[in-house]
Amino acid sequence: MSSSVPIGTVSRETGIKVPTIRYYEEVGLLPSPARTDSNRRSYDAAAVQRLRFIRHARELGFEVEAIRQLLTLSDQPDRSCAEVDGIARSHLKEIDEKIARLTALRQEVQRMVDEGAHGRVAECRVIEVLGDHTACLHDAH
Amino acid sequence: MSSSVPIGTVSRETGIKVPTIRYYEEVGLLPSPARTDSNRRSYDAAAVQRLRFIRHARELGFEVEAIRQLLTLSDQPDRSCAEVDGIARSHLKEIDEKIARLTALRQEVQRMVDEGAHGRVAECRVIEVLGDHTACLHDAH
DNA sequence: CCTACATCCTCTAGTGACTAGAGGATCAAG
DNA sequence: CTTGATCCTCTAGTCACTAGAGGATGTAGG
Repeated sequence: MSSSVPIGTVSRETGIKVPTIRYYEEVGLLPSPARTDSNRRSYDAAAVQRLRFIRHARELGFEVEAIRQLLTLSDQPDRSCAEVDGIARSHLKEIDEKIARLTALRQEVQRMVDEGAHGRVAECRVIEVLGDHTACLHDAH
Repeated sequence: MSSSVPIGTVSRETGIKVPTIRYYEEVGLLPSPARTDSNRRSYDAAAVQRLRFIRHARELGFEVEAIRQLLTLSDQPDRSCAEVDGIARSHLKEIDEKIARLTALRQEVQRMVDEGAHGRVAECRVIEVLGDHTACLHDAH
């Protein structure tokens, strides 16, 4: 079966560069994989999926520490409720804020595309839309 | 009027550290502000708003080059339609993908909070939800 | 079996985007 | 007119990668 692939294949499948995969192992985001007789890393499907998760989470602006916590949720689903709940809730808040800001930005960029199609971009308010509209998300609560 | 504040005040108002503000100036995200007689930077309201935009955009995972482009949209609203439209559209796509992934992640983390409240977190699928569900967003044109 | 070339290994160093600190000038309060 | 906060520039450190040197191992063709 192919549930034991070398690092290059994993790199191609996930879009994460080889040295970066080794880096994630070094900093503890990815468990050290099994090694072949000749000391080469060999990954299973779970590792590939974990890497894909890490990549998307990074692209969404979560920092490594936040990803570590989200992965902890996943690694220990039978963990004490309070702890998991706390971590999950705080990230839920972070995620909601990100979605709200992105939605605001999306709307404004969409407006520009629409107006641009009609011949002229009257005014651009991308700055305003993230600049203060969403600032209240921080203070509100 | 207060439309001329020093860097420390701007830092407090935006939550961006003083050296970072100077860094943004250095790399051209923020125009060099006016200086006082004693060579100190003095910022107007527009600069503060621009910095807030930069901060939020960074938190959302946009890299400096993307932010530079979005700021360009804002700086030159009467620019040639095609160019603005192209930049805007490509970012619209990027934004939509981010929103889709965040929404998927949000749903899963919410589920964990809900189940956690009921006493047990059966399984955690945060990895799966970003790991491949959204992978098709990449390929699906 | 042997060459050739890709892929792997470790290790060191470089990049992008900050962030902290040294050393010194300037301002505002008492 | 001193004291403490804030500013200046400049250099160096951090985080999260990313590239490259130098060498071992694997796979395919002759």
